[in-house]
Amino acid sequence: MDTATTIVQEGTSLSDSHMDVTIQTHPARCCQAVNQILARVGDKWSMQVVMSLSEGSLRFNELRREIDGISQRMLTRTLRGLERDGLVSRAVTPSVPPRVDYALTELGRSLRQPVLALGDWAVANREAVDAARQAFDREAGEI
Amino acid sequence: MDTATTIVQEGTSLSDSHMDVTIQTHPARCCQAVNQILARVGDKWSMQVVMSLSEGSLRFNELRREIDGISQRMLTRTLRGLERDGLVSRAVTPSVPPRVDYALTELGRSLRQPVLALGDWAVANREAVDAARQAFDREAGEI
DNA sequence: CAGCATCCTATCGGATACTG
DNA sequence: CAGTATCCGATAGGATGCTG
Repeated sequence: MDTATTIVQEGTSLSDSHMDVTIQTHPARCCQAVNQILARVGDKWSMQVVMSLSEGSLRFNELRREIDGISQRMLTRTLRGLERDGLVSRAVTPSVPPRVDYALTELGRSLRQPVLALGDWAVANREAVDAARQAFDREAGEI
Repeated sequence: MDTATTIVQEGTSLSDSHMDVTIQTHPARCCQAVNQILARVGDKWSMQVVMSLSEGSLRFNELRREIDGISQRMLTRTLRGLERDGLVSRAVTPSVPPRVDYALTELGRSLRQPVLALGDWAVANREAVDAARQAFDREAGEI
């Protein structure tokens, strides 16, 4: 996910120009599209940025303050990644000092629903997961 | 996510003993529970394992063949992680050669729905994302 | 204010070799 | 068969310093 990753090409194959079939209906044969999105969703800051932008656009340092713990470097990189994927828009107002507003695109807004569903699952099952972890670690420690 | 990560404590703050409020209803103030699950979902192999186990239990090498591209090391580590989180169960049959069956737990099965929702989003919007990436890279290249 | 650039560490993940 | 152990390159991500 670093410098634009540019995997781009790889599984060239099946690009015989008229591929409207979209085989990927079934998630097995995991089209790397799914993995890419899962990777973006799973990275440490992206979804926190998306959720922070839920209620409106924010400037760079507003986001920085909102997100707590994020370094300026990672905020920049995360925003670039989200912008590259078309999830976030970046509006520069050339003034002194400069003003840059970040906002969700329509695509970015549409991503919130499934991510929130996952968040709800996490909240609903956090205790079960914690309990499982403690049990696992306890057994591993005893044996 | 390596050796049991044990972040456990960290954002102690706001633990004023009588916190039955579960502020976490709202995903902002992202309880690290959500981040942990997002991290697990976002790692390279976990969800592929979960989806492979959707239709029934599988043995170690069956999973290995099913998943294509996963190294034996990463399959082991991924399975341990999933087992630790209570998403996958591990049943050893002490025979020669040994037989180990992996299956989803109820918790693991319940995770599939939100993950599939995300997968559907990825499939539905893959072209929009790809287009955004190409546009972004093109502009970056020109300037 | 909104960033690049640089350095540095920890972790991720692949390849390979060995074992009960 | 189902691992464990080791080595290694590639990223992720934090800290710090500089700039228009």
